[in-house]
Amino acid sequence: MKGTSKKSSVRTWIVEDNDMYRQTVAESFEGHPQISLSQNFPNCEELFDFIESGTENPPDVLLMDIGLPGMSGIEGVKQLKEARPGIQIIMFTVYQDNDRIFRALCNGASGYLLKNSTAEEIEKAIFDAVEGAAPINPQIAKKVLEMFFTVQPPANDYGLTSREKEILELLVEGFSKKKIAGQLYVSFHTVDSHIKNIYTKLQVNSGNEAVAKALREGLI
Amino acid sequence: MKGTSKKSSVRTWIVEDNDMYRQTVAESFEGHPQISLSQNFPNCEELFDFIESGTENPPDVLLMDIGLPGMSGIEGVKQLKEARPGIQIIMFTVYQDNDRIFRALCNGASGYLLKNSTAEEIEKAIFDAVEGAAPINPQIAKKVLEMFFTVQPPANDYGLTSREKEILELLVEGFSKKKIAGQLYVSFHTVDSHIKNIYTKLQVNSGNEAVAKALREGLI
DNA sequence: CGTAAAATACCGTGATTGCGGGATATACAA
DNA sequence: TTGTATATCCCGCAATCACGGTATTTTACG
Repeated sequence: MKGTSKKSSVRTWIVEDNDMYRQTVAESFEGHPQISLSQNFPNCEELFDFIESGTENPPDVLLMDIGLPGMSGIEGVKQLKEARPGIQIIMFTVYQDNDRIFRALCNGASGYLLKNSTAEEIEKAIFDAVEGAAPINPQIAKKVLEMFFTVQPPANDYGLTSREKEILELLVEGFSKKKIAGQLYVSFHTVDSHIKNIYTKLQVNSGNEAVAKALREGLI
Repeated sequence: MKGTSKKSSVRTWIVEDNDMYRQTVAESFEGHPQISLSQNFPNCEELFDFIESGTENPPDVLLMDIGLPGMSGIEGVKQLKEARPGIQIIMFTVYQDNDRIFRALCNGASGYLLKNSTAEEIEKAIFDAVEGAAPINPQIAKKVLEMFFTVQPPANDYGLTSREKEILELLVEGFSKKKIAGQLYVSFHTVDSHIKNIYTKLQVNSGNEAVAKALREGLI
Protein backbone atom coordinates (compact mmCIF):
# COMPACT_ATOMS: atom_id res chain seq x y z
CA MET A 1 0.00 0.00 0.00
CA LYS A 2 0.86 3.69 -0.11
CA GLY A 3 3.78 2.97 -2.41
CA THR A 4 6.18 2.21 0.39
CA SER A 5 8.38 -0.27 -1.37
CA LYS A 6 9.96 -2.45 1.28
CA LYS A 7 13.71 -2.24 0.97
CA SER A 8 15.64 -5.43 1.05
CA SER A 9 18.33 -3.90 3.23
CA VAL A 10 18.70 -0.94 5.57
CA ARG A 11 21.68 1.07 4.40
CA THR A 12 23.62 2.28 7.41
CA TRP A 13 26.77 4.37 7.79
CA ILE A 14 28.79 5.13 10.86
CA VAL A 15 30.92 8.10 11.93
CA GLU A 16 33.32 7.17 14.73
CA ASP A 17 36.85 8.33 15.30
CA ASN A 18 38.12 5.29 17.17
CA ASP A 19 39.35 3.06 14.34
CA MET A 20 39.15 -0.14 16.26
CA TYR A 21 35.70 0.51 17.63
CA ARG A 22 34.45 1.53 14.20
CA GLN A 23 35.80 -1.68 12.70
CA THR A 24 34.26 -3.76 15.46
CA VAL A 25 30.83 -2.33 14.85
CA ALA A 26 31.23 -2.66 11.10
CA GLU A 27 32.30 -6.26 11.42
CA SER A 28 29.46 -7.15 13.72
CA PHE A 29 27.06 -6.39 10.87
CA GLU A 30 29.02 -8.16 8.17
CA GLY A 31 26.84 -10.60 6.33
CA HIS A 32 23.74 -9.27 8.10
CA PRO A 33 20.72 -10.14 5.98
CA GLN A 34 18.86 -6.85 6.47
CA ILE A 35 21.44 -4.27 7.47
CA SER A 36 24.30 -3.24 5.26
CA LEU A 37 26.85 -1.13 7.08
CA SER A 38 28.27 0.09 3.81
CA GLN A 39 30.42 3.09 4.72
CA ASN A 40 32.25 4.31 7.78
CA PHE A 41 34.05 7.55 8.50
CA PRO A 42 36.43 8.73 11.21
CA ASN A 43 34.99 12.25 11.27
CA CYS A 44 32.19 14.45 9.98
CA GLU A 45 34.31 16.24 7.42
CA GLU A 46 35.00 13.02 5.52
CA LEU A 47 31.34 12.10 5.76
CA PHE A 48 30.27 15.37 4.18
CA ASP A 49 32.95 15.17 1.50
CA PHE A 50 31.75 11.71 0.58
CA ILE A 51 28.10 12.75 0.47
CA GLU A 52 28.89 15.76 -1.68
CA SER A 53 31.00 13.66 -4.02
CA GLY A 54 27.83 11.84 -4.97
CA THR A 55 29.69 8.54 -5.17
CA GLU A 56 26.92 6.78 -3.34
CA ASN A 57 23.38 7.59 -2.30
CA PRO A 58 23.01 8.74 1.29
CA PRO A 59 22.12 6.03 3.81
CA ASP A 60 18.85 5.37 5.58
CA VAL A 61 20.44 5.47 9.01
CA LEU A 62 23.61 7.02 10.36
CA LEU A 63 25.28 6.09 13.62
CA MET A 64 27.00 9.24 14.85
CA ASP A 65 29.59 9.51 17.57
CA ILE A 66 29.64 12.77 19.53
CA GLY A 67 33.25 13.14 20.63
CA LEU A 68 34.83 13.60 17.23
CA PRO A 69 37.94 15.48 16.16
CA GLY A 70 37.07 18.60 14.20
CA MET A 71 33.33 19.03 13.83
CA SER A 72 31.52 17.47 16.78
CA GLY A 73 28.78 14.94 16.30
CA ILE A 74 26.28 17.46 17.65
CA GLU A 75 27.17 19.99 14.98
CA GLY A 76 27.33 17.17 12.43
CA VAL A 77 23.73 16.22 13.18
CA LYS A 78 22.61 19.79 12.70
CA GLN A 79 24.30 20.20 9.35
CA LEU A 80 23.40 16.78 8.06
CA LYS A 81 19.76 17.15 9.04
CA GLU A 82 19.66 20.47 7.23
CA ALA A 83 21.21 18.98 4.10
CA ARG A 84 19.49 15.58 4.16
CA PRO A 85 16.52 15.57 6.50
CA GLY A 86 15.58 12.08 5.38
CA ILE A 87 18.51 10.41 7.08
CA GLN A 88 17.71 9.01 10.52
CA ILE A 89 20.58 9.77 12.83
CA ILE A 90 21.29 7.76 15.95
CA MET A 91 23.73 9.25 18.39
CA PHE A 92 26.19 6.70 19.57
CA THR A 93 28.25 7.94 22.44
CA VAL A 94 29.57 7.67 25.95
CA TYR A 95 28.27 11.09 26.91
CA GLN A 96 25.29 11.19 29.23
CA ASP A 97 25.18 14.83 30.20
CA ASN A 98 21.92 16.70 29.81
CA ASP A 99 23.45 19.38 27.66
CA ARG A 100 24.74 17.06 24.95
CA ILE A 101 21.56 15.00 25.02
CA PHE A 102 19.48 18.12 24.70
CA ARG A 103 21.48 19.61 21.88
CA ALA A 104 21.70 16.38 19.92
CA LEU A 105 17.95 15.85 20.07
CA CYS A 106 17.32 19.52 19.37
CA ASN A 107 19.38 19.26 16.24
CA GLY A 108 17.24 16.44 14.98
CA ALA A 109 18.79 13.18 16.16
CA SER A 110 16.26 10.34 16.06
CA GLY A 111 17.93 8.17 18.64
CA TYR A 112 20.49 8.14 21.40
CA LEU A 113 22.43 4.99 22.29
CA LEU A 114 25.26 4.47 24.71
CA LYS A 115 28.41 2.75 23.62
CA ASN A 116 27.85 -0.12 26.01
CA SER A 117 24.97 -1.22 23.79
CA THR A 118 24.98 -4.78 22.56
CA ALA A 119 24.98 -5.59 18.86
CA GLU A 120 21.37 -6.70 19.23
CA GLU A 121 20.39 -3.36 20.72
CA ILE A 122 22.11 -1.53 17.91
CA GLU A 123 20.40 -3.75 15.40
CA LYS A 124 17.01 -3.12 16.94
CA ALA A 125 17.71 0.61 17.09
CA ILE A 126 18.54 0.72 13.39
CA PHE A 127 15.25 -0.95 12.55
CA ASP A 128 13.37 1.34 14.90
CA ALA A 129 14.98 4.41 13.38
CA VAL A 130 14.24 3.45 9.81
CA GLU A 131 10.60 2.92 10.78
CA GLY A 132 10.40 6.45 12.12
CA ALA A 133 10.59 5.57 15.79
CA ALA A 134 13.10 6.92 18.29
CA PRO A 135 15.37 4.35 19.88
CA ILE A 136 16.56 5.91 23.08
CA ASN A 137 18.55 4.25 25.80
CA PRO A 138 16.38 4.07 28.91
CA GLN A 139 18.96 5.88 31.03
CA ILE A 140 18.95 8.70 28.51
CA ALA A 141 15.17 8.62 28.26
CA LYS A 142 15.04 9.12 32.02
CA LYS A 143 17.08 12.27 31.68
CA VAL A 144 14.91 13.54 28.85
CA LEU A 145 11.81 13.02 30.96
CA GLU A 146 13.43 14.78 33.88
CA MET A 147 14.26 17.70 31.64
CA PHE A 148 10.64 18.20 30.69
CA PHE A 149 8.42 16.56 33.22
CA THR A 150 10.01 17.79 36.40
CA VAL A 151 7.37 17.50 39.09
CA GLN A 152 6.03 21.00 39.08
CA PRO A 153 3.95 22.31 41.99
CA PRO A 154 0.37 21.87 40.76
CA ALA A 155 -0.09 25.26 39.12
CA ASN A 156 -1.03 27.55 41.95
CA ASP A 157 -3.75 29.72 40.51
CA TYR A 158 -3.59 32.24 43.36
CA GLY A 159 -7.33 31.89 43.81
CA LEU A 160 -8.18 33.79 40.66
CA THR A 161 -11.83 33.66 39.73
CA SER A 162 -12.77 32.58 36.24
CA ARG A 163 -13.53 36.14 35.27
CA GLU A 164 -10.18 37.26 36.55
CA LYS A 165 -8.43 34.51 34.61
CA GLU A 166 -10.30 35.57 31.51
CA ILE A 167 -9.15 39.14 31.92
CA LEU A 168 -5.62 38.08 32.72
CA GLU A 169 -5.60 36.14 29.50
CA LEU A 170 -6.64 39.18 27.51
CA LEU A 171 -3.99 41.21 29.31
CA VAL A 172 -1.41 38.67 28.17
CA GLU A 173 -2.71 38.99 24.64
CA GLY A 174 -1.75 42.63 24.80
CA PHE A 175 -5.15 44.28 25.07
CA SER A 176 -5.51 47.53 26.97
CA LYS A 177 -8.07 47.89 29.72
CA LYS A 178 -10.32 49.80 27.39
CA LYS A 179 -10.10 47.13 24.70
CA ILE A 180 -10.79 44.41 27.24
CA ALA A 181 -13.87 46.29 28.40
CA GLY A 182 -15.08 46.42 24.81
CA GLN A 183 -14.32 42.77 24.27
CA LEU A 184 -16.30 41.69 27.34
CA TYR A 185 -19.09 44.24 26.95
CA VAL A 186 -18.54 45.63 30.40
CA SER A 187 -17.47 49.01 31.64
CA PHE A 188 -13.88 50.14 31.80
CA HIS A 189 -14.26 50.50 35.55
CA THR A 190 -15.21 46.88 35.93
CA VAL A 191 -12.13 45.74 34.10
CA ASP A 192 -10.07 48.11 36.18
CA SER A 193 -11.47 46.62 39.36
CA HIS A 194 -10.79 43.08 38.22
CA ILE A 195 -7.24 43.99 37.30
CA LYS A 196 -6.71 45.56 40.68
CA ASN A 197 -7.85 42.32 42.27
CA ILE A 198 -5.61 40.29 39.97
CA TYR A 199 -2.62 42.39 40.99
CA THR A 200 -3.43 41.90 44.64
CA LYS A 201 -3.82 38.15 44.30
CA LEU A 202 -0.66 37.75 42.21
CA GLN A 203 1.16 40.15 44.51
CA VAL A 204 2.34 42.33 41.65
CA ASN A 205 1.75 45.96 40.83
CA SER A 206 2.03 46.33 37.10
CA GLY A 207 0.68 44.76 33.98
CA ASN A 208 4.14 43.65 32.92
CA GLU A 209 4.65 41.69 36.11
CA ALA A 210 1.23 40.11 35.88
CA VAL A 211 1.82 39.02 32.29
CA ALA A 212 5.24 37.61 33.14
CA LYS A 213 3.89 35.72 36.13
CA ALA A 214 0.96 34.38 34.16
CA LEU A 215 3.16 33.09 31.37
CA ARG A 216 5.93 31.76 33.54
CA GLU A 217 3.64 29.88 35.88
CA GLY A 218 1.18 28.73 33.29
CA LEU A 219 -1.72 30.57 34.87
CA ILE A 220 -3.56 30.75 31.59
CA MET B 1 28.60 0.31 48.73
CA LYS B 2 26.19 3.10 49.65
CA GLY B 3 24.00 0.60 51.46
CA THR B 4 22.04 -0.38 48.40
CA SER B 5 21.30 -3.93 49.31
CA LYS B 6 20.69 -5.86 46.11
CA LYS B 7 17.29 -7.43 46.24
CA SER B 8 16.97 -10.97 45.19
CA SER B 9 13.76 -10.30 43.30
CA VAL B 10 12.01 -7.32 41.76
CA ARG B 11 8.53 -7.15 43.20
CA THR B 12 6.07 -6.21 40.49
CA TRP B 13 2.33 -5.70 40.45
CA ILE B 14 0.01 -5.13 37.55
CA VAL B 15 -3.26 -3.23 37.14
CA GLU B 16 -5.16 -4.37 34.06
CA ASP B 17 -8.89 -4.77 33.59
CA ASN B 18 -8.81 -7.49 30.97
CA ASP B 19 -8.79 -10.64 33.06
CA MET B 20 -7.31 -12.86 30.41
CA TYR B 21 -4.59 -10.45 29.47
CA ARG B 22 -3.70 -9.87 33.11
CA GLN B 23 -3.44 -13.60 33.69
CA THR B 24 -1.31 -14.05 30.58
CA VAL B 25 1.19 -11.48 31.73
CA ALA B 26 1.20 -12.87 35.24
CA GLU B 27 1.77 -16.37 33.98
CA SER B 28 4.58 -15.32 31.70
CA PHE B 29 6.56 -14.33 34.76
CA GLU B 30 5.72 -17.39 36.83
CA GLY B 31 8.86 -19.01 38.11
CA HIS B 32 10.96 -16.09 36.93
CA PRO B 33 14.17 -16.06 38.96
CA GLN B 34 14.39 -12.29 39.41
CA ILE B 35 10.89 -10.92 38.94
CA SER B 36 8.00 -11.81 41.17
CA LEU B 37 4.69 -10.63 39.80
CA SER B 38 3.07 -11.02 43.15
CA GLN B 39 -0.21 -9.12 42.88
CA ASN B 40 -2.55 -8.11 40.14
CA PHE B 41 -5.64 -5.91 40.12
CA PRO B 42 -8.45 -5.26 37.68
CA ASN B 43 -8.69 -1.57 38.58
CA CYS B 44 -7.05 1.24 40.54
CA GLU B 45 -9.60 1.21 43.33
CA GLU B 46 -8.72 -2.34 44.33
CA LEU B 47 -5.03 -1.48 44.07
CA PHE B 48 -5.41 1.42 46.49
CA ASP B 49 -7.58 -0.58 48.86
CA PHE B 50 -4.95 -3.29 48.97
CA ILE B 51 -2.12 -0.83 49.54
CA GLU B 52 -4.00 0.90 52.32
CA SER B 53 -4.86 -2.41 53.93
CA GLY B 54 -1.15 -2.85 54.57
CA THR B 55 -1.38 -6.56 53.85
CA GLU B 56 1.76 -6.44 51.81
CA ASN B 57 4.53 -3.92 51.21
CA PRO B 58 4.17 -1.87 48.06
CA PRO B 59 6.00 -3.20 45.00
CA ASP B 60 9.14 -1.93 43.31
CA VAL B 61 7.47 -1.66 39.94
CA LEU B 62 3.88 -1.37 38.82
CA LEU B 63 2.59 -2.09 35.35
CA MET B 64 -0.41 0.19 34.84
CA ASP B 65 -3.00 -0.02 32.12
CA ILE B 66 -4.57 3.25 31.02
CA GLY B 67 -8.03 2.27 29.84
CA LEU B 68 -9.46 1.15 33.15
CA PRO B 69 -13.02 1.16 34.46
CA GLY B 70 -13.47 3.75 37.19
CA MET B 71 -10.28 5.65 37.88
CA SER B 72 -8.16 5.81 34.75
CA GLY B 73 -4.56 4.71 34.76
CA ILE B 74 -3.49 8.31 34.22
CA GLU B 75 -5.25 9.42 37.39
CA GLY B 76 -4.01 6.30 39.13
CA VAL B 77 -0.41 7.24 38.39
CA LYS B 78 -0.94 10.69 39.81
CA GLN B 79 -2.44 9.48 43.05
CA LEU B 80 -0.07 6.58 43.50
CA LYS B 81 2.98 8.75 42.86
CA GLU B 82 1.73 11.20 45.44
CA ALA B 83 1.16 8.47 48.00
CA ARG B 84 4.19 6.29 47.20
CA PRO B 85 6.73 8.17 45.11
CA GLY B 86 9.16 5.27 45.36
CA ILE B 87 7.16 2.97 43.13
CA GLN B 88 8.29 2.98 39.51
CA ILE B 89 5.25 2.95 37.29
CA ILE B 90 5.31 1.67 33.75
CA MET B 91 2.32 2.50 31.62
CA PHE B 92 1.17 -0.48 29.69
CA THR B 93 -1.39 0.40 27.11
CA VAL B 94 -2.65 0.47 23.57
CA TYR B 95 -3.01 4.23 23.55
CA GLN B 96 -0.50 6.19 21.51
CA ASP B 97 -2.06 9.63 21.48
CA ASN B 98 0.07 12.57 22.51
CA ASP B 99 -2.35 13.69 25.17
CA ARG B 100 -2.35 10.44 27.14
CA ILE B 101 1.40 10.07 26.75
CA PHE B 102 1.93 13.60 27.97
CA ARG B 103 -0.36 13.31 30.94
CA ALA B 104 0.96 9.94 32.01
CA LEU B 105 4.56 11.15 31.97
CA CYS B 106 3.56 14.42 33.60
CA ASN B 107 1.98 12.52 36.44
CA GLY B 108 5.20 10.70 37.08
CA ALA B 109 5.18 7.51 35.04
CA SER B 110 8.69 6.14 34.58
CA GLY B 111 8.01 4.17 31.44
CA TYR B 112 5.55 3.69 28.61
CA LEU B 113 5.13 0.37 26.86
CA LEU B 114 2.68 -0.73 24.23
CA LYS B 115 0.66 -3.88 24.67
CA ASN B 116 2.27 -5.49 21.68
CA SER B 117 5.48 -5.75 23.72
CA THR B 118 7.07 -9.15 24.04
CA ALA B 119 7.65 -10.77 27.40
CA GLU B 120 11.36 -10.07 26.97
CA GLU B 121 10.69 -6.38 26.43
CA ILE B 122 8.51 -6.22 29.51
CA GLU B 123 11.15 -8.04 31.47
CA LYS B 124 13.85 -5.62 30.35
CA ALA B 125 11.57 -2.67 31.06
CA ILE B 126 11.00 -3.84 34.62
CA PHE B 127 14.72 -4.08 35.22
CA ASP B 128 15.30 -0.68 33.62
CA ALA B 129 12.59 0.89 35.76
CA VAL B 130 13.87 -0.51 39.01
CA GLU B 131 17.32 0.84 38.17
CA GLY B 132 15.89 4.33 37.76
CA ALA B 133 15.90 4.40 33.98
CA ALA B 134 12.90 5.10 31.76
CA PRO B 135 11.89 2.28 29.46
CA ILE B 136 9.95 3.90 26.67
CA ASN B 137 8.72 2.27 23.52
CA PRO B 138 10.59 3.82 20.58
CA GLN B 139 7.36 4.80 18.84
CA ILE B 140 6.29 6.63 21.96
CA ALA B 141 9.74 8.14 22.41
CA LYS B 142 9.44 9.56 18.92
CA LYS B 143 6.23 11.32 19.90
CA VAL B 144 7.77 12.64 23.09
CA LEU B 145 10.67 14.06 21.11
CA GLU B 146 8.28 15.62 18.62
CA MET B 147 6.39 17.24 21.45
CA PHE B 148 9.47 18.99 22.74
CA PHE B 149 12.05 19.17 20.01
CA THR B 150 9.86 20.30 17.16
CA VAL B 151 12.14 22.07 14.76
CA GLN B 152 11.51 25.53 15.98
CA PRO B 153 12.44 28.52 13.82
CA PRO B 154 15.89 29.43 15.13
CA ALA B 155 14.81 31.88 17.81
CA ASN B 156 14.16 34.99 15.80
CA ASP B 157 15.64 37.76 17.87
CA TYR B 158 14.09 40.49 15.75
CA GLY B 159 17.49 42.15 15.44
CA LEU B 160 17.48 43.38 19.01
CA THR B 161 20.78 44.84 20.11
CA SER B 162 22.34 43.56 23.31
CA ARG B 163 21.33 46.70 25.14
CA GLU B 164 17.78 46.30 23.94
CA LYS B 165 17.71 42.68 25.06
CA GLU B 166 19.00 43.75 28.45
CA ILE B 167 16.25 46.31 28.80
CA LEU B 168 13.64 43.86 27.56
CA GLU B 169 14.76 41.48 30.24
CA LEU B 170 14.32 44.09 32.93
CA LEU B 171 10.93 44.91 31.50
CA VAL B 172 9.99 41.25 31.84
CA GLU B 173 11.18 41.34 35.44
CA GLY B 174 8.57 43.97 36.05
CA PHE B 175 10.71 47.09 36.38
CA SER B 176 9.31 50.43 35.30
CA LYS B 177 11.18 52.64 32.88
CA LYS B 178 12.37 54.80 35.73
CA LYS B 179 13.65 51.82 37.69
CA ILE B 180 15.42 50.46 34.64
CA ALA B 181 17.10 53.81 34.14
CA GLY B 182 18.30 53.68 37.73
CA GLN B 183 19.44 50.10 37.38
CA LEU B 184 21.50 50.86 34.29
CA TYR B 185 22.74 54.27 35.44
CA VAL B 186 21.35 56.02 32.39
CA SER B 187 18.70 58.62 31.89
CA PHE B 188 15.02 57.87 31.75
CA HIS B 189 14.96 59.25 28.24
CA THR B 190 17.51 56.71 27.10
CA VAL B 191 15.48 53.83 28.39
CA ASP B 192 12.43 55.34 26.80
CA SER B 193 14.18 55.48 23.45
CA HIS B 194 15.38 51.90 23.72
CA ILE B 195 11.92 50.71 24.57
CA LYS B 196 10.48 52.57 21.62
CA ASN B 197 12.96 50.76 19.41
CA ILE B 198 12.15 47.44 21.03
CA TYR B 199 8.46 47.97 20.35
CA THR B 200 9.19 48.79 16.74
CA LYS B 201 11.37 45.76 16.23
CA LEU B 202 8.95 43.38 17.95
CA GLN B 203 6.04 45.04 16.18
CA VAL B 204 4.13 45.61 19.38
CA ASN B 205 2.91 48.74 21.05
CA SER B 206 2.72 48.06 24.73
CA GLY B 207 4.84 46.68 27.48
CA ASN B 208 2.44 43.82 28.03
CA GLU B 209 2.77 42.66 24.46
CA ALA B 210 6.53 42.94 24.52
CA VAL B 211 6.77 40.91 27.73
CA ALA B 212 4.43 38.25 26.36
CA LYS B 213 6.35 38.02 23.09
CA ALA B 214 9.68 37.87 24.88
CA LEU B 215 8.58 35.06 27.15
CA ARG B 216 6.68 33.09 24.55
CA GLU B 217 9.44 33.19 21.98
CA GLY B 218 12.31 32.83 24.40
CA LEU B 219 13.83 36.16 23.46
CA ILE B 220 15.54 36.45 26.80
C1' DC C 1 39.43 57.91 7.90
C1' DG C 2 34.85 57.98 7.31
C1' DT C 3 30.47 56.22 7.98
C1' DA C 4 26.81 53.48 9.73
C1' DA C 5 24.96 51.52 13.76
C1' DA C 6 24.27 51.74 18.52
C1' DA C 7 23.72 54.03 22.69
C1' DT C 8 22.85 58.01 24.83
C1' DA C 9 19.95 62.17 25.96
C1' DC C 10 16.09 65.53 25.78
C1' DC C 11 11.11 67.52 25.02
C1' DG C 12 6.08 67.53 24.92
C1' DT C 13 1.59 65.69 24.87
C1' DG C 14 -2.24 62.89 25.08
C1' DA C 15 -3.43 58.24 26.48
C1' DT C 16 -3.22 54.84 29.85
C1' DT C 17 -2.40 52.92 34.16
C1' DG C 18 -2.19 52.09 39.28
C1' DC C 19 -4.56 52.77 43.13
C1' DG C 20 -7.11 55.07 46.71
C1' DG C 21 -11.82 55.42 47.60
C1' DG C 22 -17.03 53.71 47.44
C1' DA C 23 -21.46 51.43 45.64
C1' DT C 24 -24.89 47.88 44.00
C1' DA C 25 -26.73 43.31 42.82
C1' DT C 26 -26.69 38.49 43.00
C1' DA C 27 -25.89 34.11 44.64
C1' DC C 28 -24.64 30.84 47.84
C1' DA C 29 -23.37 29.08 52.44
C1' DA C 30 -23.38 29.41 57.35
C1' DT D 1 -30.91 35.88 58.13
C1' DT D 2 -26.54 37.28 57.74
C1' DG D 3 -22.54 37.07 56.04
C1' DT D 4 -19.07 36.18 52.08
C1' DA D 5 -17.76 36.00 47.42
C1' DT D 6 -18.28 37.52 42.81
C1' DA D 7 -19.23 40.63 39.37
C1' DT D 8 -20.58 44.85 38.13
C1' DC D 9 -20.09 50.03 38.11
C1' DC D 10 -18.34 54.87 39.29
C1' DC D 11 -14.81 58.84 40.64
C1' DG D 12 -10.37 61.14 40.72
C1' DC D 13 -5.63 61.91 40.41
C1' DA D 14 -0.74 61.30 40.28
C1' DA D 15 2.27 58.47 37.89
C1' DT D 16 3.49 56.25 34.04
C1' DC D 17 3.46 55.17 29.34
C1' DA D 18 3.45 55.51 24.15
C1' DC D 19 5.15 57.97 20.65
C1' DG D 20 6.10 61.88 17.75
C1' DG D 21 10.15 64.56 17.30
C1' DT D 22 15.54 65.83 17.48
C1' DA D 23 20.41 65.44 18.61
C1' DT D 24 25.03 64.02 20.45
C1' DT D 25 28.49 60.72 21.47
C1' DT D 26 30.53 55.97 21.10
C1' DT D 27 31.45 52.02 18.87
C1' DA D 28 32.26 49.01 14.99
C1' DC D 29 34.05 48.17 10.72
C1' DG D 30 35.37 48.41 5.83
